[in-house]
Amino acid sequence: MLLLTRKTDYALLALASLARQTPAGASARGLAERLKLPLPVLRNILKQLTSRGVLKSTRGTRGGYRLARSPQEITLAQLLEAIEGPMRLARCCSVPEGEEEAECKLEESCLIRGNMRRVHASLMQFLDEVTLAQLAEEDSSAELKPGSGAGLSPLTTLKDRQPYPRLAEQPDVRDPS
Amino acid sequence: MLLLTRKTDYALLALASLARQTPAGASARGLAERLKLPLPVLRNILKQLTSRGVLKSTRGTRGGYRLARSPQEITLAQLLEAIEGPMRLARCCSVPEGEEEAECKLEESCLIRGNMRRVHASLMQFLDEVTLAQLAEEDSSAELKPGSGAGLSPLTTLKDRQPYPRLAEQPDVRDPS
DNA sequence: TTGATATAGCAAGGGATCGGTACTATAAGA
DNA sequence: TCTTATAGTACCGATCCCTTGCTATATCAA
Repeated sequence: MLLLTRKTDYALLALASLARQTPAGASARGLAERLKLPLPVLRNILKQLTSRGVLKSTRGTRGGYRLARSPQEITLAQLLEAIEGPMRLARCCSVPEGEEEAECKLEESCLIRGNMRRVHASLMQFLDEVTLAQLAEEDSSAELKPGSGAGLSPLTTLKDRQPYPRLAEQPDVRDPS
Repeated sequence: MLLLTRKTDYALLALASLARQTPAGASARGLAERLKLPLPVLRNILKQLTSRGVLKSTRGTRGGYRLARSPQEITLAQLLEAIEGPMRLARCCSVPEGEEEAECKLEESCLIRGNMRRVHASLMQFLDEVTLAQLAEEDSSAELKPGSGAGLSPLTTLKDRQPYPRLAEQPDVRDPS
């Protein structure tokens, strides 16, 4: 199974490129050429990201796109939601109120809904801790040689991050007072 | 975006049901009736899970399916791979050697491949720490009231789990000597 | 031996979604 | 006024998901 669509791939690439040259911007054409992405597709993606508030655009001769916030303030969770829509693990994990869980007919008979939601929440928290700045970081590590066994050396800025919360420590608003 | 397909939903439900009655098994028909799932679909899923080694089957009058291992030994990562195939975040995250990354044409020009793989590895580790036993646990927590703000109370057995490793502490074989 | 039960394996079709393209309108600057 | 560049919308083709159906095989019981 492939989690990210091609659209998301392109978007993340474009965003990483923009993040590296913050606060300067770039035009759709410029990005497409630099990243070797098909221009028409990239255009649609940039437009969408703009309408979702991730990018800001300027029209005209010297126009282009730039990040709406700093790369440190943009998380992977936000980006995925902006590109692919509200994210959920299963049908019963819908966050939006209102409809809540109209999609799953099992409801009361579902054995795993509660636990599913915990996994979902934990996953979202994970994605919310990865920032665009981290994704855009220069990759100083060596190439991944297939068969070398090693690989995936740590990202420097990631060293400062807190460990992920356990599933047991879910986001509970303990103190709403 | 919806991460799990309906097929996976059904599979997890069936597996949770089987986990609760381990080591006894159940027939496809029995499961379908109890879980209110469409029988033909469930049949295909159970067959697939059997061929991938997650379930064991017995034919004949008193036959049926049962878990091939104990629920504690089956992880969410294993299940997702069994149902949806090898999992990867993006096209450049393919684990299988051989082809490696033939799918992504950007390769050398890709800005985020290295970091993408780190996120992928971290995600896989997360999924590998959730067991079927946890998913199948009785849900003792209260219903999630929309608007209550709180929710997602901890699962008991999850309390014992180790915190997730940081991205910075990736599985690196630091000492290949 | 026969019949009922239940899984195994294949094959196929309808429908939804994704990936990509095209066209027109609008805005900014030279 | 001309050029550059984004905004918005609509459309088509390909792919994949979901579901169903059929036949073969294995086991148990009468």
